[in-house]
Amino acid sequence: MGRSSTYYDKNDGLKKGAWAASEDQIVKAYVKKHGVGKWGKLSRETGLKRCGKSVRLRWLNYLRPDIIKGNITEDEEELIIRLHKLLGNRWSLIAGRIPGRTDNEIKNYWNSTLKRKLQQENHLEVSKDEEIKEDLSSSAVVSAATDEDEDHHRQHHDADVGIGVAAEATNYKGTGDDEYLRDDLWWNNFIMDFNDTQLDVSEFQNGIPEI
DNA sequence: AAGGAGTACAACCGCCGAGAA
DNA sequence: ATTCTCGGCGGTTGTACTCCT
Repeated sequence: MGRSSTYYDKNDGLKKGAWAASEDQIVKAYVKKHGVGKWGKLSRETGLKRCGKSVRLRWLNYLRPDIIKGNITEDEEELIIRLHKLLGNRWSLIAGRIPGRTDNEIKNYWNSTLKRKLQQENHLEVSKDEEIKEDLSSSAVVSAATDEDEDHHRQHHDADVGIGVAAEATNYKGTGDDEYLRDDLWWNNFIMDFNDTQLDVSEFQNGIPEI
């Protein structure tokens, strides 16, 4: 999968494309000895023809020992959806709350699977609404929409509000988002912001795995 | 069986902020 | 104070694989 052909960049002579098993071994061995970080140094000292950024990405998304390889479970999927509602496209933050999953993996899963899935669900719900409206307008009996319908529409509106609040939250510019997110105060503020939304954030907060 | 369309995912790119020189 | 380097992040691309006709 992914990029398979390996090639060398004309400008900097660095290798690009798919990683070879031997390259993975070099990175693993270096990290084992020196720890993570200093990716540029790793490249220079090992003679690996990869830029530091590329090495870092390879480690974080593939070589890290704590990575869970395999399909996203239903529980994880639900958590991703909820976290995305709260945090928006802050994949690293979302990944930080789903042990063993990487930001890249979650981002890919969202873009390739969940996005479409949610769009289809929304489309189905919109179609349902339209059917109901047509029934009502074509019917001789004048009646108000059911409570369920009202709740349904309200939920859609509240979901939009929720996304807005999340977007505001994502604008936070502090000294290290992760630290701030670990802070109970942050969550308390967040919960207050969310009091008017359909999300039960207190339940959500309890369900957040430890980082 | 063939090939076109859709899907999954590894990897690259550009931008930004922090810290060092 | 300014410039440079590096790490981190989100968006995007490219390609192997799978499904469908």
